[in-house]
Amino acid sequence: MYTFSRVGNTETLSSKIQSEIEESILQKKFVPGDKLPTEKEMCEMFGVSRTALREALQMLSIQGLISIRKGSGIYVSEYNLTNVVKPMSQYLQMNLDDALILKVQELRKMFEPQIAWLAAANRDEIDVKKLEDNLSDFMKNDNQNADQQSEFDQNFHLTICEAAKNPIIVLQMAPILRLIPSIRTIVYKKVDAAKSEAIESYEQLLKAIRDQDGGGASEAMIRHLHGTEEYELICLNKISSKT
Amino acid sequence: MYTFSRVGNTETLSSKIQSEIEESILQKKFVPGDKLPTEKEMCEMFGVSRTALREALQMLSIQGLISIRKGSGIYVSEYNLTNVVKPMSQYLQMNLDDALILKVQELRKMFEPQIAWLAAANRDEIDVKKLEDNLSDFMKNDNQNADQQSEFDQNFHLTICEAAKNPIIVLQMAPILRLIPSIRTIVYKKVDAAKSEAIESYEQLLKAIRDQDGGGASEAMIRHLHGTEEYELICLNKISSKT
DNA sequence: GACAAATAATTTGTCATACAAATCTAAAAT
DNA sequence: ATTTTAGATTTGTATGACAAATTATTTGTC
Repeated sequence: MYTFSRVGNTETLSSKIQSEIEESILQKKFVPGDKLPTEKEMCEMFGVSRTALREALQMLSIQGLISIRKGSGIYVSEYNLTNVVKPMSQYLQMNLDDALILKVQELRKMFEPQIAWLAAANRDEIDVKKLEDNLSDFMKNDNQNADQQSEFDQNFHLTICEAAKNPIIVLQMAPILRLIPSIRTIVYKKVDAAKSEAIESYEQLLKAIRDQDGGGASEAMIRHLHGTEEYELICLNKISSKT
Repeated sequence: MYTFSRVGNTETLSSKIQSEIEESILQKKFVPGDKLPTEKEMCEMFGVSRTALREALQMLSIQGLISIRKGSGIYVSEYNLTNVVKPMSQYLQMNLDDALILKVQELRKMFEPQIAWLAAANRDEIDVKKLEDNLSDFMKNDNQNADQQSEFDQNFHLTICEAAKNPIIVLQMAPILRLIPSIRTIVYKKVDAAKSEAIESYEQLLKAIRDQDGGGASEAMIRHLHGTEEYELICLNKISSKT
């Protein structure tokens, strides 16, 4: 027997309001900086109570589409990149296990050499300066402090992404690179880090990017990532059959 | 003169509650499927009104962390991948202009050949079947219908990403590939699509993936992306000086 | 005792009202 | 013209009420 599908009544009022305002913003009926009508006005427009409207507004606010200023009003936000990166970042962090670590490594081996190449081509003086500073900080740093090491690691790679001058690459790689501290905690916990080797490959990488030597940068990145991978494999006991 | 920085009072009650619950979920104090305490209980626990609490809950709900069922209760959600992809997708869509289109193309040229390679190595029978179906649908299809063409385009590339068997790649590329229809609308509006050429390179790509020929797949992808790029460049008038 | 139906209790969704706190506006004072 | 001050506006939170959906309990029947 044919049954009619239920008419959308599970959707709450507030979520309907949320969708409507979201669409208005996406269709650029309001642009960043614009002030939306006051809560009272919008309540009248939508014909709902303040409760329902406010719940919708809070949703939009955590989405990063609007910012609500007490006593002032409701404004369309400049879309903050945090809101783009955070959900992906959160997802990866929540699902991080041995299998995902290997997938991260696979992805980095595929993409980062190309990114390094592009960085070598497009880097400006500021990028080079940042990389140099990062590296010298790292070398001065105490060997023992694993947290600082992985933070440096993360920053160095992120700076290379920025140097490539393709904003999408930064957005894509930021959530991946943010995993580095967690991965190191899981992986290198017992191994006392191959810092000297790391420094060597970082120096080669920096040199190639400074010299705008794309091939060199790519190769240095490949070497570096292969170096770190060895440790990961050992620690994750994935080559037990191979030794 | 030294001034003290303002103590965090701009943060609203509801957003503080949101953070706290979010953290609980991220730290796996509650796992997907778990039922949270009722609103009334949580109000007492946090010592706040239902108003404030509900606003926090709505935020968590649009984040995809919880789902609220009327009459039943509040449950921790299985983290839906839509919530990961959507913000990035939205961001790119909102900021899509000529410059970003070129960045998208740059990124695809860098990454997709490698993805195709990996797909050739890891594809299973289902992937091959999907690609074949996609392609045959495309060939049967009416030349005029640009929307269907770009939808096919998007699906074909997404299926290749899936065939690579690295879930992060899908998450990264989905927002990019979703732009294809918009890009085509902008770019190919007047050009009546190089469908025959496209079909040719798609067939090569499919063959290489079917044969698990990584190098072939990579090369076919490079040819394909270079093919489409020519049109883009012409349409975006970026090679005026070069001709 | 087992099962079905009816009833009651619980829980979320929405509304209305009230007041506090921050901000903005405009009048008043200098 | 500038600053100060007082008032109006706007968002933040609390409370109480009732509707609507679900769940739990009781009741009735066999």
